[in-house]
Amino acid sequence: MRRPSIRTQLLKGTTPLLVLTVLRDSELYGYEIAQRIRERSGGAFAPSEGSLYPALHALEAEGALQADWRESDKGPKRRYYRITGKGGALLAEHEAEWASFARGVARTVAGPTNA
Amino acid sequence: MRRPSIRTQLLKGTTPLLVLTVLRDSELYGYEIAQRIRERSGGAFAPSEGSLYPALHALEAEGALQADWRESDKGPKRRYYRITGKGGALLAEHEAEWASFARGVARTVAGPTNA
DNA sequence: CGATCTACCTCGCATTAAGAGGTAGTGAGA
DNA sequence: TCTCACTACCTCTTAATGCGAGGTAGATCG
Repeated sequence: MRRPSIRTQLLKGTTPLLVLTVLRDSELYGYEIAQRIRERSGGAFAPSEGSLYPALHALEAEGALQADWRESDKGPKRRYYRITGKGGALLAEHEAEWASFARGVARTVAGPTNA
Repeated sequence: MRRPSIRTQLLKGTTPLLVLTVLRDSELYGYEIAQRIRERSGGAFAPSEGSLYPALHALEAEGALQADWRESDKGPKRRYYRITGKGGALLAEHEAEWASFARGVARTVAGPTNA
């Protein structure tokens, strides 16, 4: 009964941030989003399908993403996602939250009673 | 049906890091651990009892912490925790994981296709 | 014709933060 | 005295979510 990796727990809550981030630059389909995140994180993150697709659906339902199906000349159809105005605002919120959170951890871990 | 705060999700997995960190400097009892984390994080984190106590018990069961009961001259008895050798190693592991994780997020959020 | 890759999806499990609730001791104020 | 507030511990249930496993399907190549 191995403890789950620390990483898996840390990842909780970051998927929307990562997804919205890679979609800020261009529209992408699901499979491609996962690749982009893997590339841009330097291999640090590789979101599994079991977490990526539900997250995409949630963001779409929220109005943060818009999506449509397109044919591919080779392989199955793809669902392309693009970020909406609401999604941009949500991204900003996630970025701010992350920054404040990371600052808090850094401060706590840094040293004893540092003002 | 409000979404839970982003913060709450981000916090997942960081409790052991924060607890071990404040115990690195001195032994403390539970209530005090929460205060210490609140102080040192600059008010950014205020672990609830429902997450703190279970975390302490888990760390103790793992051998990362040792604990004993002591009387207080005023108020209820206190359970003092101190970090063990194993706990020190676990802390190092959590610090490394956190650093690599934060670096990954920073890199991903930073800019497009940065090698 | 089977294997492999792309590309989508869902279900169930495990982990964990938080809130609500419970037990007690101490001390201050109506 | 009685009540309230604060300390200090605990546990139970709920909600969120990453992940693995499983499933469907088209395309391509040996």
